[in-house]
Amino acid sequence: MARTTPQTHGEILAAAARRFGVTGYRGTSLQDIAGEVGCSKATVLYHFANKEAILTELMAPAIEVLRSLDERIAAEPEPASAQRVAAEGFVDLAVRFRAEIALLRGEFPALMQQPGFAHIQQLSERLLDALAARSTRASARIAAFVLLAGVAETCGEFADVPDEELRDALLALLRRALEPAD
Amino acid sequence: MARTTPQTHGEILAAAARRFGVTGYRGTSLQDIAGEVGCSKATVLYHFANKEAILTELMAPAIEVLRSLDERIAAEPEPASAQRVAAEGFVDLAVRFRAEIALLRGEFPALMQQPGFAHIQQLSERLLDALAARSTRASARIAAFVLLAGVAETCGEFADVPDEELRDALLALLRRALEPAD
DNA sequence: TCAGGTGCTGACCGATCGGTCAGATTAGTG
DNA sequence: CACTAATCTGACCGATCGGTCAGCACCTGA
Repeated sequence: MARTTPQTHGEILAAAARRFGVTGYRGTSLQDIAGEVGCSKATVLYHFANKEAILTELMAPAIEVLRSLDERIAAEPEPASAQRVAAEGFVDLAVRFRAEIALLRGEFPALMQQPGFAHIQQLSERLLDALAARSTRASARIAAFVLLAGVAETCGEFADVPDEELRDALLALLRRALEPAD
Repeated sequence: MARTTPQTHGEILAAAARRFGVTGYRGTSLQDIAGEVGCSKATVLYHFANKEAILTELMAPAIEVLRSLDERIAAEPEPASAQRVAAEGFVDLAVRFRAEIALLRGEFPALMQQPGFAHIQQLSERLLDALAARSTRASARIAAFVLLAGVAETCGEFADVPDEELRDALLALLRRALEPAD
């Protein structure tokens, strides 16, 4: 029905984002997405090579920002300054892409083990290292992990809180919660 | 093979815990569990009504402790003392049952929407409220959410850190990270 | 007018899921 | 021995999954 024109690609992407946000990646079937768009499942797979390709395209901008943050962190010589850059950069990223992060809905660990997402695992580990001020103390790494996982899990909730207020709250939390460099 | 005797029930439970811990609840099939035990899938379903029943029995002790913590929190008249009881109780619970919590592997949100786990959602919300020192300020609730989700996500990792060290690190983090009562 | 490309679809595929069921095997009891 | 009840299993079920494919309708340009 209705001449859809080639904007279908974008419609599928938007519909997938909506569905992933509600039922998660694994919990959303291609049929679900097709139903939301109003096309057939075959049409979805005409525009995207497979299901993972939809998620990849959806997450691409956020991943690119994460990658550039990783570079900025690596360029910092001092643990203390790297920690600051990591905290500010991560909170900024989490707030800016909170919709995208939310749609992972806790499936982050499972997705990381999948090929094509393996390099993100490395980025996360380096981010963790920077947040722990490159310390090997267990307490420092534990605190960094709690905050990393917690912020990622949180930013999707509180959809009613404006970006700036959310960013300020998260940044204030990280500042008082992270252990300072040795 | 091998006369298994009625200890099979416990073996299935242990195997399920191991598998859930690796691939998560949804990512583990009854066939996987049966394979780990060395019995047939039908045997698993002879000992348990269905897949959810395995998870329920596995989580029962942790849920019972959470329920009793909820009562202790509710009995505290002051927000400040309720916050302290909530923080200490939650960290203690997270560390004691870290294996059980780990096997949820971020599927917590999805599981909560399932009947039979709905009441845990309420317990979590009341715990969040106490950690936020019953404040309605967005920053307080955001901090409480980050720490709640973060600790839950964290305690499964760091399996090599002893209970006491993990508990001390988490408690110290919560003490400096939570906003004090108004 | 017609050939060819684009967008799209219904029908279908093999795999896997949770779950059922009739029946085989075993252990205990009289 | 016979009988019963508990334990266990292979075969099977319907549903759903991601993905494939031949072909239909439409548009465009030669």
